[in-house]
Amino acid sequence: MEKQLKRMATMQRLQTAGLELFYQKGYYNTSIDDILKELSLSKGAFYYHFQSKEEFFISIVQNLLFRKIYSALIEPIEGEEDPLNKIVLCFDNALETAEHNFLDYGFVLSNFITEFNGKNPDIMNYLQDILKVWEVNLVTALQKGKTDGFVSRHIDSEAVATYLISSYIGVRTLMVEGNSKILRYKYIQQLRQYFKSMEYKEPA
Amino acid sequence: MEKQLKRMATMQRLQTAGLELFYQKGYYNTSIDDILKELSLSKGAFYYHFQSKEEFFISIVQNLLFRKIYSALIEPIEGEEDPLNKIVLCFDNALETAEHNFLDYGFVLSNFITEFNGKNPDIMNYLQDILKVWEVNLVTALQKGKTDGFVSRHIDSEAVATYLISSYIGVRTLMVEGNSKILRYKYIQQLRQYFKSMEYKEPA
DNA sequence: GTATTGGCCAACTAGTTGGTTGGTTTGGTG
DNA sequence: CACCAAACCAACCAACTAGTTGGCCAATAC
Repeated sequence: MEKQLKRMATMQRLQTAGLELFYQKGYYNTSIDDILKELSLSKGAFYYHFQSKEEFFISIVQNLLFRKIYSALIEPIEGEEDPLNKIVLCFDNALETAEHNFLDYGFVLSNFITEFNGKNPDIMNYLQDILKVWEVNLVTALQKGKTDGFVSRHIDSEAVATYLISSYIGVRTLMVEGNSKILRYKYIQQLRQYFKSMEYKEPA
Repeated sequence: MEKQLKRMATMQRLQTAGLELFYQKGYYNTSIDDILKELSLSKGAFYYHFQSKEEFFISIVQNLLFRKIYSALIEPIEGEEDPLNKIVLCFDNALETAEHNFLDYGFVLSNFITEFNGKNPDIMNYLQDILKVWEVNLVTALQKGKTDGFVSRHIDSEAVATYLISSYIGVRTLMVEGNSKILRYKYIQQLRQYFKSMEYKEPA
């Protein structure tokens, strides 16, 4: 019993430290030794729990990253009425997290997509699956908004979802500079402006 | 005389091949040997012309990348009337380039920003300078559009510029998947939608 | 109490990296 | 022709990389 617990604990410590370093320094630029140094563990420990660096990373993506993105960017919108306002709030929250230099997992995802693009198709698939779930959820929320009378019926939900994810990923890329507070303000302001044209208007 | 030419030629060959590989595989994941192999040159040749890998990269950013971005994304908008339409056309052109798998330098820039963020502040400055020039140019174009009667006076030009760059960088990040044609279509469609609200309207 | 085994360590291998160095070729000059 | 320096090459170095191996210790099983 105690062994089981220890196993889980070590694996999770490795994954947590791994995600942090992979995000900060990039996957290829982070050595397994870097992660092990952080936790005062040895190579043997690592290769006892994981088959390879790649398999280790994939386990992080599926266990840690996916869950975090789901709870931060997908779940808060799911099933809610008035999706447009909800999306603005949700994005604003996520950007505030980023502003305080905590891990914003939406950005972590786009970072990894950039890094692995054209280099590791296997890992790319896992990353893109998360994007897909995010996109599908946005589309569903927008469509539900139409039937609930919050969103104008003439909009192309898929195109809007794509545009939303694009702008979010983009602004997070820009926020690395430091003046992230003003960037967030500008972004949310323009997001509202963009949404104005697609709010449902009471027919005359 | 001929030596001068040869020097320039070799340096430029190195820079061109370097940019290509750094973009494809990332800076840290591309060795100098990779570049030299491509050109059948030796390490001695490289270190004769450049002091270090880093100085080499900075020379690429300033000589190649900046010029390319300027001519593709900045110059076409500069001084033109009707900036909103011009921006849509310009972005569409750049995305079409990307769609055919040629180098889209706007994306190359955001790739590098992602890679060097938090790792090399020196290089980050050079990259962010290019972003600044892009942003300032967009703001200027939008302001000119106001005085020329093409753009509504109530918009926040800086916020719009930020939002434009964000969405462009973001959609390019998403376009790595492969279905870039439909992404580009969706993106341009939503860009037009976004711009609709800020076109100048003849006062009643 | 003893055998087993899960969890881990220290030391290793084979390969790669950025950068150096001593020497060779080549074009230009007096 | 002799000479020089620019342009380049080949071999090397120290540091680092992912992954392997043999062994050790503590918790569990019998």
